[in-house]
Amino acid sequence: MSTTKPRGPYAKGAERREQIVQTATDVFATEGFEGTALKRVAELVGVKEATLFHYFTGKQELLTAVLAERDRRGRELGSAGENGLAALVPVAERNRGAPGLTTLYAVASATANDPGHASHGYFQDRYARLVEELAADIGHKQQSGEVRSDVAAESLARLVIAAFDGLQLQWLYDKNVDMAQGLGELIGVLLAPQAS
Amino acid sequence: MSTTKPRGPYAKGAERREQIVQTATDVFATEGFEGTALKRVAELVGVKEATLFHYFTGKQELLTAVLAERDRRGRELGSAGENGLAALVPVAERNRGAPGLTTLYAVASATANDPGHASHGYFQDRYARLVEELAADIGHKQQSGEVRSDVAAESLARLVIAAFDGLQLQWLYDKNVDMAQGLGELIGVLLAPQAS
DNA sequence: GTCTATATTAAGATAGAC
DNA sequence: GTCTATCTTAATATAGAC
Repeated sequence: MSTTKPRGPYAKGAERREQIVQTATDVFATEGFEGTALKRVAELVGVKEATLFHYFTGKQELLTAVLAERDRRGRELGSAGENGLAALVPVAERNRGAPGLTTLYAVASATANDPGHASHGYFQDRYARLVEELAADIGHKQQSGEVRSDVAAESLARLVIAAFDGLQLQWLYDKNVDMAQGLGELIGVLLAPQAS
Repeated sequence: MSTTKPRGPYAKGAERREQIVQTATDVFATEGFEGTALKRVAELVGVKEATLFHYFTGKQELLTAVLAERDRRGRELGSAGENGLAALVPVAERNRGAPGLTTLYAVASATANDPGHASHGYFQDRYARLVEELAADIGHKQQSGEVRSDVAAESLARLVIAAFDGLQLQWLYDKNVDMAQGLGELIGVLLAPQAS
């Protein structure tokens, strides 16, 4: 039997993959996900449709890659290893500048509830990880007395993440809603040192 | 020119309309909205498909009617004219018992963001009304000293509604999440009398 | 009881998924 | 290209106002 040596993606392939994700991000954000045919993405990249299927099993998986990439960039906004609270407001501000992508995320996070949806696992993991990370950050601040400790860190984390998603939804319906300010107010009140 | 005298719906028609909404609610909740053909709803009601189109312009409008009816019932849970805070936790508890309907709502609230979606106006009005009502309730409690007044009533209202929607989404991905408890904690902290 | 708006359906056009 | 779901049109039956 012949031994197969997996070499991983060539540099060119990795680049092409990124290019596809970037193009798909733009076109999904401007023309919608359902409304966009993969053929359109392929044209803009300058490859045949079949090439897309080489990198992604299907349209849904490409969507997952687009969402994951957006997520990854969001993490970079939390400057220097800040995985917790400090990253939230910058991400909200970025999202304000990208309503199309934000809609894409909001729709996907709701529809991927169906266990049969290709992004179901992605969102399940994402929320679990977000809660875990934020709860850890909050837990440290509770021990140092920066944050009230009469409510469990995980509960506080879930509430902050929930408010983030919910404010985003309200903003999508009314662009006068100030997500960053709302989050700031929540953090100021909810995560203040204990009162009594 | 002949004057037409509209009589409004007959008793039979009003009843049938309700029956259709109720049946659609059940089948959309169990089999999904996209996954359900109107023919299926018609069969369960015991009428022909064309009858549904007599009452609703299209499938999307039927969905809007389903969502509005769910909303109307939610208001009844706020016992005796309570339009504000007191209704939130009971509604969360009701939703826990109806994951299908809750998914339907979550998906619709995100997808109806598109101004071309039939339910767009419905959700836009709904959020505006919810914020207004809750802010009024909170405003009264601020004046009586029951609630901190260093944050605007409308901001607090938006945050509570946002947390409601966001916790619901997290619960859809992880049924261990306790929406009612989370909301209770939020209300306890966010809407406590002012500290200093 | 008559009359007309409302309720219902039959038959088919159109559009989108596979 | 076939099939299925959405929606139209047009025609009939019924409810209820007068």
